[in-house]
Amino acid sequence: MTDDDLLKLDNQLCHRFYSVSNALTRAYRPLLQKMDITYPQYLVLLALWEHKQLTISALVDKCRIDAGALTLILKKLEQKGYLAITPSTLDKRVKQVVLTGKGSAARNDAAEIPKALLCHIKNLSMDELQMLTGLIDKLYCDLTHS
Amino acid sequence: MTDDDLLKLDNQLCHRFYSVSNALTRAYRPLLQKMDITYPQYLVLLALWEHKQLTISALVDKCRIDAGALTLILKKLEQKGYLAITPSTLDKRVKQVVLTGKGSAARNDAAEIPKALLCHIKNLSMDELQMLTGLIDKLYCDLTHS
DNA sequence: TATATTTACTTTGCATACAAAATAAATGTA
DNA sequence: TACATTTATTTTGTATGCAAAGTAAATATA
Repeated sequence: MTDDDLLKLDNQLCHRFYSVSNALTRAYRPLLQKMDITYPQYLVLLALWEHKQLTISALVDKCRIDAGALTLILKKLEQKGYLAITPSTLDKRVKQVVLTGKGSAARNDAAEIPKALLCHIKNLSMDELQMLTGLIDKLYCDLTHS
Repeated sequence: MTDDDLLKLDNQLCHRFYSVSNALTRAYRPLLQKMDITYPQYLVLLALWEHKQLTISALVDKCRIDAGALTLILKKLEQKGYLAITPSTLDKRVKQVVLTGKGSAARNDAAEIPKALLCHIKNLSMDELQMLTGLIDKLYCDLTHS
């Protein structure tokens, strides 16, 4: 590719991720409306449905959400009654995040969400989706380990 | 996949895009610092380096930036001296966006940016990058045409 | 044990992303 | 031509994403 081509908008890998990431978040919005949560808030619930109890720094690692942003996101989810945040007794710096009854129960409603989203994706075969997944993971490694 | 698997964080395609999109934006930040611009501001400049003059709605289409956000982004770029915004004479609703001398000249500095970013990506061959590009484009079509 | 350093988390300030409402100009229609 | 509708852009309010500074508690070191 020439210098000229390298600067074309259509050749920017990042622009593709930017567009699709935003489009995906928009696609999730109506699905999450019933639960009255946003997409990052959904990520937190996904992590907690898998692990029951996590510290804030564990949530940062798993959800890849900025720690500063996460503070607010957790406050929202607490206000909405999905989870509780309690200081650890052993180490008072650490806070434990646990689901409430409402938070655990929401998992049943959420079961439909991934299926509904897959309905949007008709152009890609399962093989292609897997390939896509693998390639993105490789890229993520490159971006974070250098 | 079982219902259980579908709700695992690691199986969320959207989380992958979320993570990589944010990681890419972070990777661009130091490269854009010399020009004192953000990643969305860079997208606008890329579009203008290709087309010299665009209306705001054309920029919305090409950059896939929300119109409301774009208003602010353009104001920043205007304040920094990269472009000028002028109402059309034919249709007073429409505004034309054009590069200033500084804006056009910045293209030379920018030529290094795509190369620097490609240096981060060592795990992916050119073939894999092309495959990734194609798959993402398919996905984007699915998400926007339904 | 007093001090320095590290760790976990929060706060702050700035820049989007986005839906929805608002504004103004152009266009369509009766 | 008066009125309704459409179009282009801006404004508003809420929710992040992120770097950097701040806070408090635990740990390391002299």
